[in-house]
Amino acid sequence: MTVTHQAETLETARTLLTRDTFARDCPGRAVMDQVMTRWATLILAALVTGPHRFSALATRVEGVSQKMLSHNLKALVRAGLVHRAVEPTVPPQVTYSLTALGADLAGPLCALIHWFGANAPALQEAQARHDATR
Amino acid sequence: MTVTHQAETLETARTLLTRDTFARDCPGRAVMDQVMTRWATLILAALVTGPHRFSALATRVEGVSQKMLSHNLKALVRAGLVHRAVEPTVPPQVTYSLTALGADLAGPLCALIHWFGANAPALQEAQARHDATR
DNA sequence: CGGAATCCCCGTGGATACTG
DNA sequence: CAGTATCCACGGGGATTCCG
Repeated sequence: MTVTHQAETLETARTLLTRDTFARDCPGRAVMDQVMTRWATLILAALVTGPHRFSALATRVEGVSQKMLSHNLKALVRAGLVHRAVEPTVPPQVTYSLTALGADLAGPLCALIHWFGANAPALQEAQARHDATR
Repeated sequence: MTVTHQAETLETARTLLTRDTFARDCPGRAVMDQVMTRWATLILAALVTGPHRFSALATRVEGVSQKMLSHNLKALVRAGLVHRAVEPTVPPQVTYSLTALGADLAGPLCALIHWFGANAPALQEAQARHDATR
């Protein structure tokens, strides 16, 4: 990512931010609260590599309970970010995949997760330093 | 953002994602859970436009309580993303601003918020359509 | 002004067990 | 296999009050 481009993105975001994103009734806020939960982000990220079945997601996203997994998947399907395909066989076989909208969101989202992965050491060190200072 | 570039970002994220971001003990996970709360994201975004005082943030980020504001600010300061400057005057004057690390995070974060702002209509429509179908 | 402290409610989220 | 249902604990989050 070039510096120029990042500046552009930031500028665009800024003009948008100063507009209405902070308003209590901003339409984006409601959707963000539903989709930007800690599990939903990881689930979306997991689906970037391709369609997954329920149990595959359960083992891939470590630490998530079946309840939260199904709950978040329902929310994501409702938001139009994830597609649910049911194969009418026995035993039943359900496959989840990203919709076009979901794939579009995956870009910025993965960039963010990537940032946390890359800067985790710096964050931990800063946190440890702060705790020691206090 | 060019398509090529987005593909690159996605590829980088993918290789990283398949590595360890999904592990339960991934160091990034803990920090993400602290920083990626619904208020912390808005607070960080609000600070992109420059330093803000406590009350300024309280009015800017609509709907946040003083408790959650101070709580999230403490967490952000601890994570090394926000700097807290105290002016020893009466009445006291505290100013919050982004650190270098925080400003770096603001890039991907604003991109994400920007996405939600831009695609809010599509999300709402998809949601309404899904609710009508069921 | 900028919080810290207290009380309290309710939603999130986990563990477990059950169903189609 | 892919969920749903039930119970339960914890912490998020609001309102209020008090402090430096």
